Amino acid sequence: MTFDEAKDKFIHTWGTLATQWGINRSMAQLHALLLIAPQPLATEDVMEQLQISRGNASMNLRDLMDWGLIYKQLKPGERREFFMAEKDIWKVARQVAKERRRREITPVVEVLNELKMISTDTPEAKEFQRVMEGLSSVVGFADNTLNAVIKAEENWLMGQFLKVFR
Amino acid sequence: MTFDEAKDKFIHTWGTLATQWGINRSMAQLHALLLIAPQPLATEDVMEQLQISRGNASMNLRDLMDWGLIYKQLKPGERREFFMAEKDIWKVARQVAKERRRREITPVVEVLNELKMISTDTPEAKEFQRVMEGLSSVVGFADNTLNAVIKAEENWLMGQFLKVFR
DNA sequence: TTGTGGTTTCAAAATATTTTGAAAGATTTG
DNA sequence: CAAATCTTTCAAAATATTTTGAAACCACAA
Repeated sequence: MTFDEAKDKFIHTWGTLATQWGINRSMAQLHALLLIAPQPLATEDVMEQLQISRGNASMNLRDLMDWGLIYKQLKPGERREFFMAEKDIWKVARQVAKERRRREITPVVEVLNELKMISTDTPEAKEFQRVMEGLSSVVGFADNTLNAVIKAEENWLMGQFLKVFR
Repeated sequence: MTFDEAKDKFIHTWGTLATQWGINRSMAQLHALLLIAPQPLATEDVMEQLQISRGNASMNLRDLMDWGLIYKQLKPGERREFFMAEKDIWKVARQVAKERRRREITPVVEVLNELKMISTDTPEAKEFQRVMEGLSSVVGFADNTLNAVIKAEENWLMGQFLKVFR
């Protein structure tokens, strides 16, 4: 496989995976492209390489910045803006974990806590409460796992631990 | 909050969360409904309660069975099929972990391994390989975590461990 | 101030996904 | 076997999401 083939395959694969995770293809491909770019790229570059429109590029670059996954870079003497991805992949993972926790886990925890407190006078209500409690524990686990990623500066301890379960 | 309000809120919340995870709303709501139903439900019941069409119900019930999250139940003397959800939430979590691992992680691991082996004669290629290696380790972590969930019959050990990171 | 080179916005178009519902397919019963 | 009852399928309709591209905007230089 040539380097260009590998590059295409990576960008494509990353885009496909992302859609299964509720992230749109352009954003994922943009991220993939910047991840493997040795130099910061200008908007024109990414439009060119991914064959997407200016608006699309602009919006998704902004979203990626909101996620803390890429940065703007200004080159002295250059008017245009350049973009570079955060290359420390564990930092990327922490960032994603942090955002997903904030956007998805936290609100659900709140709703579950609210719903757990319903009175249990009928069989339906009793069942309902049981399910809510079970879900709380699973969501709590997910929350802890994300926190582990977020907090872990070094990951060897976690690595060691997880071997236990293999 | 009355029980009915709580029920609606749960079904609605679950549906919203699911879409962020690439699962469609009907499927999520069906699952939510069956999770909190004390008795198995017939197709008509779910159509009625969620206000969805027969075809929609049929397809998504089938998908939920493929995921191993619900079961068909035959009642003696009844011609129709009834559906009940797996109520052991940790079993549900294990099932979801298993499926997502199979459908998402495993293929990516394979692609990454393939892409890691590219020759590193240019700076671009060198950078590319670095990124692939980093991603491999992150994806490997995700894989291990899912495995931990899949393998863990009891979760106290994991619970204890994860406290370390709090 | 105006012109130039860039970025952002957003309504409309394109595309993708989900849902519907009617027809075809099963399976049980008389 | 035919009728009754229920399930599945799938093309078309509805809906939701993504992408486009032209206009508005912005910052700087002349």
